[in-house]
Amino acid sequence: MAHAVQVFAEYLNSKDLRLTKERKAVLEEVFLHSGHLEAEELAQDLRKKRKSASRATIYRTLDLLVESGIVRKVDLGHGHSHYELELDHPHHEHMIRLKCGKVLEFSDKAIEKDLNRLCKRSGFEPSSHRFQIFGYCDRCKKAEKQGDQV
Amino acid sequence: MAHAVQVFAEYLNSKDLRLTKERKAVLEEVFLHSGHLEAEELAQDLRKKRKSASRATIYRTLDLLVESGIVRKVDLGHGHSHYELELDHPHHEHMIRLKCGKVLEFSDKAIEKDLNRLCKRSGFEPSSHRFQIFGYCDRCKKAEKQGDQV
DNA sequence: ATTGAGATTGAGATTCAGTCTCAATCGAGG
DNA sequence: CCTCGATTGAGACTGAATCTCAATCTCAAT
Repeated sequence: MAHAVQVFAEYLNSKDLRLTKERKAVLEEVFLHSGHLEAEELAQDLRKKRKSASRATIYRTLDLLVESGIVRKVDLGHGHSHYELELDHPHHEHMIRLKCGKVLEFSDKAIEKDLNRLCKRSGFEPSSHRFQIFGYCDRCKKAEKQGDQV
Repeated sequence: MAHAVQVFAEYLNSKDLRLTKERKAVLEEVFLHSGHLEAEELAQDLRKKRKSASRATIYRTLDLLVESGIVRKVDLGHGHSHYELELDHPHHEHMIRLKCGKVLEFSDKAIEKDLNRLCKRSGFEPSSHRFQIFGYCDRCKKAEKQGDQV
């Protein structure tokens, strides 16, 4: 966290921008959510703490956090963006549970290799990729059979 | 095409729905676009041919086409949906060129295997997945260097 | 302390894709 | 030709995200 604040401060500085209390509050809030969070969630939680920032500021700050490499914008197939920490949290893929909504992270050397092989073969220079698997975990499967909610 | 019309007619029939001229027009238009198309494009092209259908009808029909297995809804990272033919067009992944916008399709046995292995290992039952690689093709890379448009 | 340039903010308007509503219309079967 | 459910389209609506712009803040130079 302290590290992230410093990284952010430096990034802002390099762009002649300021580390305002709103920006700091957004960064802190991102840290409190361990997993993947949505802008709207963040707004609500800030509001609860009377540290609210406007929607515009939240989106603007999230963009800055992405640019500075602290936060990653991810698509979990919900039609809007989620954000997750990027610092000390290397690239990975997502398994998305369709019933309970939980998201599992994974990464796999074999897949990375396949990817590079494929790109080389077709003369394509990859700059980023995403791999998402949608499905059901054991518990969800059971619940599914019983028609339960999880 | 003839095949698709029949598949669609049968699907509609099974649901006590009708193959109206609007629905037929949408299906035909999907066939004319060989690649990936957006709802808005489709609307425009229909309008040009004086075969227009309202936005509501277009979206409703695309949903029906997806349900009947004729069309697949795909996410190419543009923040809105694209559609592609599914009939006689097996599952594949997408390489998306960030400069010229073209989309390359590929599929790979090794990746499928990795996926199954990973899912098995974590007790996850996959129902669908998507794998997207964003990057630059050879031509785009060159143009990039020269600061040209492609 | 004062000032001014530029950064920052927030309220609200706007955009954009997609969905919903509902009254008018269509069409197949009796 | 009537009826009833399916269908359509205009336009209202939604939700995420962006934009606008006037008011405010901050820092550095006076």
